[in-house]
Amino acid sequence: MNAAFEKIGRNKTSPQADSVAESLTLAIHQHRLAPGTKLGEDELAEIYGVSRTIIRAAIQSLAHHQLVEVKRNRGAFVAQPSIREAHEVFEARALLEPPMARRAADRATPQDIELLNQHIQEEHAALALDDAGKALYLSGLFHVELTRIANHATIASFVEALIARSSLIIALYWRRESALCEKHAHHALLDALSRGDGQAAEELMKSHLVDLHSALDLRERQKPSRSLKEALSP
Amino acid sequence: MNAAFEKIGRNKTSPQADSVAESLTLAIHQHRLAPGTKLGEDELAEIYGVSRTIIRAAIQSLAHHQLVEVKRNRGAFVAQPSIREAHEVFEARALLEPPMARRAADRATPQDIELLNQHIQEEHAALALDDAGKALYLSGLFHVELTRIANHATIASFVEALIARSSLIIALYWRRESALCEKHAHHALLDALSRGDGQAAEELMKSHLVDLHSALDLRERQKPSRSLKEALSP
DNA sequence: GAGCACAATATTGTATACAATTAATTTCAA
DNA sequence: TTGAAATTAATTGTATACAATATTGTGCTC
Repeated sequence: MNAAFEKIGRNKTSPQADSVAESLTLAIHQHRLAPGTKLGEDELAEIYGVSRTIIRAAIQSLAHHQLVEVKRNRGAFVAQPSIREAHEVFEARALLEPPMARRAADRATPQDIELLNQHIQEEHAALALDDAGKALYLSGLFHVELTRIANHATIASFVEALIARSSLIIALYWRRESALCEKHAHHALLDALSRGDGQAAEELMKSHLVDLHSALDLRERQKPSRSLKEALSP
Repeated sequence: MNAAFEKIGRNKTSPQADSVAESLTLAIHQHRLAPGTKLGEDELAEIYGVSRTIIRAAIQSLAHHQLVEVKRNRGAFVAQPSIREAHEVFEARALLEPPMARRAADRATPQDIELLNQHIQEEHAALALDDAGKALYLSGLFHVELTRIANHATIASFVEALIARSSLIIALYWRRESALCEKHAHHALLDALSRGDGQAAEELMKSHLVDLHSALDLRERQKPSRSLKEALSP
């Protein structure tokens, strides 16, 4: 079930590299790897018990998804999406996901509905345990699964990449005050899907994404993870 | 000017690997590398005068863009998008490019207009010389430049990947009969952009993409590149 | 003691050697 | 001659060794 992410869009060149990339992606999703964290090659090689060759392949994969930023001769760091990028990601999602929700509503089988229902249950359980990281991860997974039901691999891989980046954006810009908007959105979407109401699903997804976007604090400010020069000079 | 492609979305880990990837991408765009062509690592390493390490990095990059397909322990091959994938690519473009055209119309500077104009000139020149490969390449470049003007890096990288795949799709499924629809589409788009008419640009792009999509022969059939077993057994 | 140059260290970039897997060829038997 | 099995060849997958670069630490000079 953990392998749900990254099945789409990962090119299975090397099972080992894929495994490492998946593990790192999961860690980023669950906010265990904070934005800006350095990912040293030797360190990772030791942790995963593979050579740097494998690590480099995995990092290149993550870099392509823009989950890490590779600086030449400096190393790889967990990405820190800018405010600009945050807007872009949610604008892109607003273009892609609503049509996918409509398609999903047209195609969803009872098994699909059941799968999504389980996801919502787990999400609520995680929220009840105050495990915000896991809840957020599952919340993203809901969107990924929904896109998968839409059965459009090309757009699905885009959406998956966007949701992964969203996880980083949320880590940086989420404001805790607005945690309640999530409460019913996914449930309403699932309801529309089970009714096969594509129009409703599309509209619900659209407003859901607007809610998410506006639940971010994207005002310009000095981010704490900025360069030390900027942070300490004045 | 050849480097126009792949500046977006390529993660500059290694200049050499980037250079190789760019060269291969260009070759695919210009239909010098046909779908299905095997890309042997040693062969490429010799051609470019670098080690297989570099080649593998470049191939992984292309694989991520789905320009090549990597088969485990078999090697990399120039991708052969299926009919299904062809539909998906143009559906995705239909979702992303019209809004980008609108944005571009709102933001285009006189310099941008001039740049696009030059592209159209080159495209016409290539057509006049019957260099269909180059014309198609420049045609794709027009879309890339337009998206770049829209100043939305996230969607631009998606569009760029889609256009690259479109080049393969056109190589496989283009029907020569319908070559004229291209004639005025880009010019009309440029006109809308120069007027700053976002609404018109969006509509023009929408219908242009529909035209392109319908200029493909996407009927199911036995492709000649199928396995011999399938082709000759019945 | 402050500032700069130089050296030492650590980390990434690249090439190559070796292992593993797959495809092709040959050989042998029916 | 056909078929299959085994061996050989070729290609990819992985690890490691070496080279290049950036950072850090040290010592010298002013």
